[in-house]
Amino acid sequence: MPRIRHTTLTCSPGCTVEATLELFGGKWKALILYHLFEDGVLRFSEFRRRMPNVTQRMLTNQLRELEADGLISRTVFPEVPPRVEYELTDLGKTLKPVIHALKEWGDKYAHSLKQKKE
Amino acid sequence: MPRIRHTTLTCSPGCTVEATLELFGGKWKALILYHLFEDGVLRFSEFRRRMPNVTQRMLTNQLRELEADGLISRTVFPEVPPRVEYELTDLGKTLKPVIHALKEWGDKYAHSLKQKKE
DNA sequence: GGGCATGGTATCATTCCTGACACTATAGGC
DNA sequence: GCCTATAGTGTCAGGAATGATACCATGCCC
Repeated sequence: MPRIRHTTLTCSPGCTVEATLELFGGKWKALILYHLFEDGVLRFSEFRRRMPNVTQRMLTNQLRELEADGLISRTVFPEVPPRVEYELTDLGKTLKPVIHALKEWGDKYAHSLKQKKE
Repeated sequence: MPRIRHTTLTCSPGCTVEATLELFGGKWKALILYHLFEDGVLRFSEFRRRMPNVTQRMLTNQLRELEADGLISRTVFPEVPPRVEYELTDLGKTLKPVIHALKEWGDKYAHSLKQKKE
């Protein structure tokens, strides 16, 4: 995934494609967004249950980056044990058609992909 | 981008999202596809003109991977100087709504993204 | 016979991403 | 006093992704 920050959008006429992709090019970001679209609000531990293969550190990282990009909000409740809720911002919600398109395609065509070599 | 091959699709219920993303998670793949949707058929040198920031090696790599995934076709004409044409396969063409969604979103919202720190 | 154009390869270095693992604070319950 | 749960953080290391640079073959044109 694209882990590069295009600071200018002049690289190419279609560059906004890349700009968009950078937002959730992180390894698990699209999945995080997808689950938020499904469930609305999720706690850290709920993400962990839904994505058992992601390490705690990665999950934190990806959530923080999404938050920094203004796509999700993070609300800490001053309780013990701590509770933190994540939810889409208004900007984040606008990504719905994009994530939806990704999932639609995957559901339809993922099986028809050529087998990758191990 | 996600540069990881999920070989199984069991990582999560929404995993096809990630599976789709892996196809064009490469740094320039979405841009390549975008240009192919715009122009239909493109030669290697035409890609280079449209994406001047991409090194020759990267461009070759990304094209080869898209080809290996069955999304684009590569036709070599036995001429001198050589001519090679790239074009979307039928499978590649099904990605149109996805790329389109990415570009739509980018055009609308890229400007509203928080400024990245350098 | 030198230079040009095309579509690449090969090699090397570096940077970045990701994972593994250990560790933390707090309050409640036993 | 010890254990539990939650939501993390810190450090380290390995590997993958990317970039820079140089190089190649062929036929045409001058």
